[in-house]
Amino acid sequence: MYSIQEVSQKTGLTAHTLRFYEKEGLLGSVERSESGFRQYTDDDLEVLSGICCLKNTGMSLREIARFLELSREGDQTLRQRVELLEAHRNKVLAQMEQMQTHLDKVTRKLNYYTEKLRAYEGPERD
Amino acid sequence: MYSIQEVSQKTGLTAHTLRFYEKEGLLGSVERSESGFRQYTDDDLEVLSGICCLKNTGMSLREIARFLELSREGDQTLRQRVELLEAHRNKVLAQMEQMQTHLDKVTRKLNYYTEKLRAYEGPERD
DNA sequence: GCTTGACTTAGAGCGAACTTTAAGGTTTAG
DNA sequence: CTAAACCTTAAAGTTCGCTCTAAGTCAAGC
Repeated sequence: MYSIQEVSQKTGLTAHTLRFYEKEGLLGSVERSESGFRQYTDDDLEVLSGICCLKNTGMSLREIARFLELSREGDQTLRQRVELLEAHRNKVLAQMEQMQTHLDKVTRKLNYYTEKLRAYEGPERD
Repeated sequence: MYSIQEVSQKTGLTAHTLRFYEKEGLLGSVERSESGFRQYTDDDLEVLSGICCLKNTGMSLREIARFLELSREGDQTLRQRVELLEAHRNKVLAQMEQMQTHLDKVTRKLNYYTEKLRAYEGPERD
């Protein structure tokens, strides 16, 4: 059982963010102490790690919430989850390809400017 | 000379967005007809294409505005612009590497689920 | 027992990048 | 001449993902 501060340190998310995620339905219900303090379990930590993993690849909190909702429904949603993950993965792959294309453009732009800079600064060396 | 609608079609940006970009200082000042309508030049289109290029690699509008401001100042800012673009390019490259790492995690997650799905659905085939 | 600091809530605020609205002027086809 | 389509502005609204505030409760050290 971990306090919100401990979980904050373990996950790198602020306590504010952890409460926010819970409010948004990403964590189901977190256990509470007698006095109402949140008590995170190792399972919660696992889920949080999954959240970060999906978030880091650009999945929206809404989609993550949907995915975790399905997880809580048990094994009969496995197929849906696999499909969701596959769709997400393909989206990310496509995005990365796009990104590469755009980056190539930036690189060409950069080369153009570098050349122009040489032409501009070069004469001073004479 | 192009109307805002024509430019919207050519760039894929809405007329609203084009006005918004101008207001945010991304386009300097666009020429106007007698009656006050915007008249975009081919130069403007070039600049817009550059904006999209930078935006597509995740540069913020603020940074793009800064870059274009430097462009308008002429050749003495070439070095600064090259440095800006290089910094941006490195940031994007780092991001893409990060993305790949995170995506690998998603892929492993997906494989795990696919396996679990096979185990869950498999028995039904017997 | 009291202070300090961590916890609780609901709700307001923020920055980015638009997007929409309101209220009006212009152009053009019939 | 008028209606429809397109233009203008300033400013308010939206979505996302937090982030912060206020006002109060609880726990631990001295």
